[in-house]
Amino acid sequence: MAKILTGKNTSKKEVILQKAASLFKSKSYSAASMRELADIVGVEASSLYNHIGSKSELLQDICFKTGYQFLEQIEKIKNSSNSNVEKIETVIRFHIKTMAENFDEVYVANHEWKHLEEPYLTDFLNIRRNYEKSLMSFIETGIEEKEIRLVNSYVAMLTILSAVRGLEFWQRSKKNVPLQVLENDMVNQLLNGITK
Amino acid sequence: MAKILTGKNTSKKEVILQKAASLFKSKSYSAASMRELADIVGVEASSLYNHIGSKSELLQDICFKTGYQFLEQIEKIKNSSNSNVEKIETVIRFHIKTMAENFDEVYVANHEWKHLEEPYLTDFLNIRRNYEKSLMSFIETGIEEKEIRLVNSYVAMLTILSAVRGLEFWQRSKKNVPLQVLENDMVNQLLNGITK
DNA sequence: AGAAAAAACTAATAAGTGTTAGTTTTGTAA
DNA sequence: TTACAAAACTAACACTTATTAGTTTTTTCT
Repeated sequence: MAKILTGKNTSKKEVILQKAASLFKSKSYSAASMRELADIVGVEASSLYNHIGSKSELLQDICFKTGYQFLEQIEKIKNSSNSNVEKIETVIRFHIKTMAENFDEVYVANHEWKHLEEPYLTDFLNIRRNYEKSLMSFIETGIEEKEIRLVNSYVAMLTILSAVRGLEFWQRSKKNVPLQVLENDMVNQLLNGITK
Repeated sequence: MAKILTGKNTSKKEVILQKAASLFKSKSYSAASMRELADIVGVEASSLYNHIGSKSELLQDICFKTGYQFLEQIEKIKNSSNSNVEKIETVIRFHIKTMAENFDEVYVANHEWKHLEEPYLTDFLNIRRNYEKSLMSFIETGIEEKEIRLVNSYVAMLTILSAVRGLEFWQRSKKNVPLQVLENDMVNQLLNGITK
């Protein structure tokens, strides 16, 4: 018994999950093979199965870990006493921070979820729909309370979430644009626009 | 000789391309098989090769057709005599319109380009970088000419392009949110924000 | 050291991959 | 009708896929 630890404090399964996320990100889930993953982990493909159930289980783990992470956070924000605009701002900042810290996993959850099998696919989409609803309710309450102009809350939610998702393209130019500038500018543009 | 026409005015190659775009969109390039595509076209897999060169050529055709379409449009906008803010607005509206009209192809170009082989991958990324540069220059000139607040032009460009790309999620709720509302609201939010 | 469990290995399976060769059918033009 | 080309077909090739079975090595605990 006794989980073998690779590295500091991470089980071998966690190592595999992390490398899988990185591989799925760069090659996409379907184009990534278990042999390739095994190579990266430094083991034969069949040995992976001592630690994981299947390839699709890897995808499930990545997607749901990320999904619940976001869902949990938005519940916290919901119960805070901030104004609605502040709640939206917090959502945007959390997205950017989480994306910067867990890039591979967030990327995979955003892009490869469609390869989930049922019932996981449905479950995942429900999580996402839930999350979207929460953000929309911030916008709608904000309109009611005169913090926000009268806009279509669905479009505003879509615009915000799409914009933050776009951070995946930022990766490359980390040096040129510091995270703080990106975060502040994006929040500002989404809430206040860019015109004078 | 004599191109056999399927449908009205479309060659068989065009039919294949269109169905390939739809298939690549829903299953992703790697997970889509030529036998599957053949089924949809109504033919045996090997027969496809009377009309196309290879699977990867299909992806190339889709990506570059879309890429040049956007590049061409932004060149036109560049040469117009509109203000910079108007130019940006035109870009956003063109994105939304093109996305609504050619959804499959735009989606594939946005998501599956990474499966392009060299030298096409490099070429495609150059097209995209070019496009991004043009949009950035609208923003920068807009700042110089006091139309636009002092923002980081890279972040603003990223925010705009990411937001419009997010239209892929809109598809489903076409009925609830008409295209005009979406277009106007998105332009408005990206340029003027949503706060009061 | 000896026992037990964990995790690695080799080898194989059955199914699926893009693509080609060779052949037959279909459609067009003389 | 005869000729020719376009486009369909069947069959096969050479690989790659995820995964399992069975075995051996490594690690851990007593």
